[in-house]
Amino acid sequence: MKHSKPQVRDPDATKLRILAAATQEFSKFGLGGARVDRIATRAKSNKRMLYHYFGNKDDLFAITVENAYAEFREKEAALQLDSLEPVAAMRRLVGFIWDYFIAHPEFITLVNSENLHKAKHLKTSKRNTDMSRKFVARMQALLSRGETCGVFRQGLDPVQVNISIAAIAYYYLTNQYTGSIVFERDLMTKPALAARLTFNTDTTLRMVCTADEIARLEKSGGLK
Amino acid sequence: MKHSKPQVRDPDATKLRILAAATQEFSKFGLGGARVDRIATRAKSNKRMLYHYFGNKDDLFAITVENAYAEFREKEAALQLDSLEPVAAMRRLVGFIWDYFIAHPEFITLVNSENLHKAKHLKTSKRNTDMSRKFVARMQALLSRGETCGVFRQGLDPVQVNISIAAIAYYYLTNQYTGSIVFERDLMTKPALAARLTFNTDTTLRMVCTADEIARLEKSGGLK
DNA sequence: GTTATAAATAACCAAATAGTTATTTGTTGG
DNA sequence: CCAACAAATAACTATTTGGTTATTTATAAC
Repeated sequence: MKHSKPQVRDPDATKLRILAAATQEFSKFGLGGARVDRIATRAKSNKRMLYHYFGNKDDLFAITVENAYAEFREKEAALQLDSLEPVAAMRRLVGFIWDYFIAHPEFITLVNSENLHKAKHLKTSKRNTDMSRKFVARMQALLSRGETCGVFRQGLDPVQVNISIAAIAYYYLTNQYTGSIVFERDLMTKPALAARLTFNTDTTLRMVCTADEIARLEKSGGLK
Repeated sequence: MKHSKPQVRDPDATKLRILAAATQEFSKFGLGGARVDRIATRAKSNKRMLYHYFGNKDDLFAITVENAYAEFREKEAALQLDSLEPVAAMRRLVGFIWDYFIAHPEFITLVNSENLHKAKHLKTSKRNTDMSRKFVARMQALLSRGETCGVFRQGLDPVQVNISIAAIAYYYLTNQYTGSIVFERDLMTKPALAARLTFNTDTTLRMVCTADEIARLEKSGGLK
């Protein structure tokens, strides 16, 4: 007698389901807390397939992290910031990062886990190197444009700026639980999130703009 | 025949050794990756004592996190910021946070772990509530003082400011490994750390100061 | 159709893990 | 001095865990 559900064979789909399940599991429990059995079950597959396609737990984690970075960089590149004037581009970038982190909380926890392990999984990723260079070049170009037309300050380090923009979004969200306790305020209500985005956009502009540009923005209501 | 090393009995010292070992283990591997056996061994004690004094792994983690917060808040309170004029106090606060995070990397990773677990261990800590309220009040007082004497902008939200100051230090350090790969630059050399502190102090002052105060600071070399 | 290939499943295993039990040995109050 | 207590240790256990072996079964090329 045949089983009611004959097994369908689709290696690509299986691989994707395992990767998706791994992303959820690793982001929820970290590398150490994640369980290979749970990943296999959640993927509606089994351990043998997981090991067949991905090698072992560490390799699967490496691919998961690399994949998470790739999706983030890809969407950021699609913003077409070079078609906007510098201040508008900066606003858009800050808004994008904020929205992305909220829509993809797993990205943040995966990055945290990878750093707990001293980025040993990302170290060997050629794919990541390529993406990163383009990403840094984009910020470089944006700052240069702003400097040339006099709205951004001179001599800004794109690395410091990049890190700071990510930081004020990332920290708020990754530490939302301890934060909500320490400040005795729910940091994740809709109005709280909206207020934070406004604050972050303003902080970023105050960080990169010239005094003249800040004065102009304050006057026109472009800064709260 | 007696053993060469007769056991000495010192419950308080044993407790402290276990707590110190737990701090190291949890901060290095996270709650899920930490091993109770390693903690006991590193503490030069044994599992039975660990369970006797701390209950179980989760309870030990809770006490470890609470303790880490307590040490941080205690040192911050000792800064006596109210004896400095607002801008100097803000500089000192930014510098303190930076130095503390560098000297105590375990604090950052413990907070990350606690947030991965949605702060369930800190939730019930009365001790933490008390500390947090005083901590928020201190920032409140500092911002009020600066606002009164015209150097800080009006209507700043102490919670947003607090989070942002911590963020630009915390993110740089917690993501130092992925950061050093993405930016192809060692973010942890002495000059890199010094440059980041300068950048963070400046960013903080640009965030909280009035336009007039920023102009004054730029003129006098108080901002780079 | 037949056959080689690889996708899928389940049962298995040795090592590791959180938590306990049984026992020994200092310490202290009367 | 000694009894009661508590600190310390080691050996143990039930369960979980990452990883494997053995087997079945769908698929595609010929």
